Amino acid sequence: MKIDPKSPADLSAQIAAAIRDAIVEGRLIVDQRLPSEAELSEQFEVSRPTVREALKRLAAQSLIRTQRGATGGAFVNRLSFPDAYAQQITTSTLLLSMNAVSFETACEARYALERACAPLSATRRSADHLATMRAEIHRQAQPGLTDEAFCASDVAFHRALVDGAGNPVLSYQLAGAVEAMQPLMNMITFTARDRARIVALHKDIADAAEARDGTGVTNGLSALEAETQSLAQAVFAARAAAQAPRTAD
Amino acid sequence: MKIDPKSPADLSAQIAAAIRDAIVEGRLIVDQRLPSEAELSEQFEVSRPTVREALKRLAAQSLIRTQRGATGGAFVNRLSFPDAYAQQITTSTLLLSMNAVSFETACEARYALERACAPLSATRRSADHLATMRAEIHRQAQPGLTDEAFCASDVAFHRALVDGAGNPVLSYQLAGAVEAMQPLMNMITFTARDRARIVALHKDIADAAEARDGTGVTNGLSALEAETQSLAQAVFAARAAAQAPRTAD
DNA sequence: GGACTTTAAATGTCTGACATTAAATTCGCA
DNA sequence: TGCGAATTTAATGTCAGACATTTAAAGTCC
Repeated sequence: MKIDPKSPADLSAQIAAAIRDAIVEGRLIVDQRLPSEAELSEQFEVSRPTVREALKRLAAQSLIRTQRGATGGAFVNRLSFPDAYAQQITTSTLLLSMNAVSFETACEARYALERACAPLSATRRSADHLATMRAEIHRQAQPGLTDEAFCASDVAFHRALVDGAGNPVLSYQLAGAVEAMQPLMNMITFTARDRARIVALHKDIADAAEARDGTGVTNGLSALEAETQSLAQAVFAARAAAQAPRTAD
Repeated sequence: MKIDPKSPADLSAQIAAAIRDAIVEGRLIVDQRLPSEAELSEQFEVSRPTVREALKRLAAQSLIRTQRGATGGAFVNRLSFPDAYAQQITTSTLLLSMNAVSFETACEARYALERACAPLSATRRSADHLATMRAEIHRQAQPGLTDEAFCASDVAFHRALVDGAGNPVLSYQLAGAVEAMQPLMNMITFTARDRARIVALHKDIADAAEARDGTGVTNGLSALEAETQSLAQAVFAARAAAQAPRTAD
């Protein structure tokens, strides 16, 4: 592992990249201990703070973990599914909020991906997954629920549907799509009538899942997508009209 | 923004979390300049190296960028789609390589997600996307191609299919699924006969895309998944037999 | 032999300094 | 007055050395 001291990039970035490559390429394996900071600073011919900055970069990506004490040090971390979920959600949320992605585009992507899980979930979902879906539908029908709580319950419903597919890789991929939509969904204010329609569609999906009817779940998701899109359009149109009422003169 | 000096967590991790929250919650907006390292170290009552470690953590996630010079400093970074792609691919690759995810599970997830793009891509794909797919099919049919090059071309083919959907959020989500599979695919050695079958299936998919036949693309992907799964099973079975021939005694 | 103490090795943090970069300012000159 | 070159300045990048803290292992005493 070598670095180029004349490169324009930060030394810490170069060192982090060198170690990251070693991990990705399998030269450093899970739970293996890296050399101590002092040894790394000798090896790369840089100071200890520079090495530390490099290690913090890797720690931020959950690639390593550090442990203090006599037998401590930096260890190659097994990237767990929950860690990966969290990164996925953060990245997706920022991507949507920072790039002026239209609600339409995000919504389309989200439902397209979720439909990918529908046939698998209908076949494999456990009684537990179905019970979670039913419980969330029940919660969503309660009158006093805040918009935020309604959206959170919506996310939980869809999570159960996705997890029902029994494929952790799929669940990981969908985490970003489903959870990152929540801030966008929160922007829509749900009236009682809107909620009732959504709950009814959720019930259709749960019924199809109970009957192990993959096509039914897929169609239910499509209907929900259409409902969500038209709802969002109505809200955005109303907002535009309220903000610029003079254009009608 | 405050931190707790008595918390067991690293100060740099706490500071990074505080700033990250400010960005995610919109209190710091894109291209806004953060206080200088000296000011941050005063504000959080820590030393400059500690602040720097926190900033490097954020830089590793592409949340900030730094600029040297008189008007330099740390700026909130707009997370670009290419940045997000790269993170997605790294995370997905590590997740698969470190968690003993079976080929079957990864393959199922990948094709399920890709089928989600099929109808959209069939409808919206440009002539360019189709041309890329045709070009890659042509490349894949050439005899002298190494396994690595064949797999890379395979990835390029599927990328074109996914990008054809014209939804950047979908492309971003699929980046991990498609690209992270490549190392796993590379583990399979393709014989001439295997390649011919795969190329034929690719051609079916391209034909369906040309005819704007979404169902055809979907079915083509399902056929390709079945082919890939049976191919992998054969390879793994052969390997197991070669490694443990005594078990037949 | 078990409980306690000591030791050592590692990360976590701080101080202060210097190097480097790049924009803003100043100065000199036409 | 206007413009280009030199200077200043403010920021990050890097370094050296020190001390604090944590943790496990080695050693010691009863």
